[in-house]
Amino acid sequence: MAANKDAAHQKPLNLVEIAKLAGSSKSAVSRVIQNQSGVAPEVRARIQHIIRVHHYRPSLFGRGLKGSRTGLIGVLGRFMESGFTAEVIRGIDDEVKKRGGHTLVSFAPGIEEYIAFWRSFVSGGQVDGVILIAPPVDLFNQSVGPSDRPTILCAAEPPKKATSWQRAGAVTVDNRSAMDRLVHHLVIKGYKRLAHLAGQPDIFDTQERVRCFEDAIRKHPGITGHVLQGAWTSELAREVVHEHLETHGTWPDAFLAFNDAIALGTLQTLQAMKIAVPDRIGVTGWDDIPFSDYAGLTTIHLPMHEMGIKTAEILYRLLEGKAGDLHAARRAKLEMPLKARRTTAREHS
Amino acid sequence: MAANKDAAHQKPLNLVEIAKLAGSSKSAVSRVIQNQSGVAPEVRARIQHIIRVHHYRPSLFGRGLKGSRTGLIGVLGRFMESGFTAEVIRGIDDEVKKRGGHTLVSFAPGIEEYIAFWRSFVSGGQVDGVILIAPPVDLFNQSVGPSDRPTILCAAEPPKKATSWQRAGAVTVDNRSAMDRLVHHLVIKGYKRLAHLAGQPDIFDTQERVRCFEDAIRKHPGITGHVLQGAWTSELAREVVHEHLETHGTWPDAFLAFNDAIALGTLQTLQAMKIAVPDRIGVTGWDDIPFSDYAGLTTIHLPMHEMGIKTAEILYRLLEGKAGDLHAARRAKLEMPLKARRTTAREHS
DNA sequence: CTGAAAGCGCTTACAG
DNA sequence: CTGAAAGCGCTTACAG
Repeated sequence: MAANKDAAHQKPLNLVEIAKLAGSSKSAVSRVIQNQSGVAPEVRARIQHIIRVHHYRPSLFGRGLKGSRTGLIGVLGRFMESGFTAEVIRGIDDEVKKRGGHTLVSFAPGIEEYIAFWRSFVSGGQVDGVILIAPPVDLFNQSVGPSDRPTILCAAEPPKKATSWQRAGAVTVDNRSAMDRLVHHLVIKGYKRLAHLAGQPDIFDTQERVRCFEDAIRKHPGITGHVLQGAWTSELAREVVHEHLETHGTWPDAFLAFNDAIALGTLQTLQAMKIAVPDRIGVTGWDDIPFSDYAGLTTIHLPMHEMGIKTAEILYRLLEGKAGDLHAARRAKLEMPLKARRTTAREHS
Repeated sequence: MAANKDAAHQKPLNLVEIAKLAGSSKSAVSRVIQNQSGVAPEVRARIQHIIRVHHYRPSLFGRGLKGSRTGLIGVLGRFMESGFTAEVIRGIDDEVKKRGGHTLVSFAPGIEEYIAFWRSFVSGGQVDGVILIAPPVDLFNQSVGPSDRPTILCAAEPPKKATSWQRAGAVTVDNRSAMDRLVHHLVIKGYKRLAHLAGQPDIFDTQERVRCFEDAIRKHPGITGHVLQGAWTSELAREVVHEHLETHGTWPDAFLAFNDAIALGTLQTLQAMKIAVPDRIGVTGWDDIPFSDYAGLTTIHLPMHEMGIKTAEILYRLLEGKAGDLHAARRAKLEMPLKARRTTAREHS
């Protein structure tokens, strides 16, 4: 009685104490925690009971020090601006929590810094695995070592030539089919001169969507396509679009933006220039952020939260050795539906 | 030569190896790392050089195990939806990185879960300190133990009666002056019957803004104020506002929303009901998310990124024992400017 | 100023 | 199935 101090503020128990309480040894407790065989059923039950009663959780540090699993998942992002990274992280954390782990996040906007962080994550022995959100493509010039912790890419796929990266996991979206859907929609609506506002240049999705855009244009005779670089943010888009319209005689009749933020910047410029949307010029985004619904922006729905979950799932699959050599087990590609709204809702012309 | 394998994939060095290379002892290296006195200048320089050359970084786990500083900062959020949490986290991480630490983030939407996570953070010995972003106010019914790791509140302030919480750090925003500014602006614009759409009920800012709103109304004779509950998300706002206007004979002539998302939902409803903004009804938000500029929404600018930085700064101040007993050293309150835009831009009526 | 030694809480061969 | 023992990489009294 007297010895039982305020329960909330006691120092947490450790392995030895649990073992003592269960009348067993450290080794047995350790085996039970890790769900390993080699413990008599009654002993196991007794230990599990004690663990539950005392809310015992093995120390991160004792574990980490032995070089085995630490329960820490490293997540590396570049920006928080678009909401993409934020939602993906929430998805990852949902899955990591389920497995009793912790999410270590960091942000590194610059390429050098990004790669340095990845290196230290992957070879530092602090995390079980690392998830890279929309990494700079230059990353693939680095090589992955055989003893490196597993890396999963979210929204990127390593190029074929990057051989050391082939064993990495990757969750991507089906840019090709979404782009086809989007271009087809615009064509149906009677738009004929499409301009694609490309995203940040060193991002996988940017590069892939440019390729898919050009391929899609080729499939539609009579439709022209044009890629505009340099408009990767809302602000830049305002400038680039303004300048383009000011200096070009022939206007595009639809702007197909890399993401919703860019599309919204474009809409602002068109509004300021009193150019009718969707009649004179149509506008599409990509992502389907909450405000796109409000703005009536036609866009492609990107399942960010689901991407996060999927990415973490694949990481755990690799950690548990369940992926084997199957390439398919380490890759996932998600579909993205089209959301047709006001900014392309013109009558066929 | 032959022994020098591919540098990128080597196992990282440890303390002993650094000591050997520097021709010194573990103890000396440890002291240098921690910037402690008791090392001869030349020895210190030699060690620092070796550390730099080999990019040595002390292991998180070795450190953590000794029960001293781990370099890990725990961050607990509830949702990512509004962009608030995301931006705050980025600010925190910026500051944590500066100090060579790592940010451990987790999300717990439910109250029980939130408190359980906080408890395990604060007494588990895994993190040096914890930052709680917009915690549920029920948290203050819990008591903070003297041996608990320091907790810093971001966007919350403990009530006076919660004595054990008085030593906690807190970064808040000046809701009172911002609310005064906002109400004054509306009054100047000729709005007379204000309705405040309150936020999620168990949040400090929600409760404080309701109080400030009511106080502000009292200062303006002839102006009436009314608090509408239940509209904490964009979707809910659409329903609540619609229902309110349908069932009430006397309409408010301005909706003052808890945040921009709520304000945008309100704008959608007004638009759908063909009610003229800002002439018939004015609308204001709070946060100044990027989209509000586009939407022409009058709002209060909340410095989210700065809040994150400030919160981490205070945490480090406590960790370094620099706060002493000064209450002021553990508290910060940030100002929020008014952004007057189209949704209240009516001529004086 | 210096360094040998103990110990933090685990995991993992190893011997019984 | 069981448990004693070594060791992971640090920090911190402690003695010199």
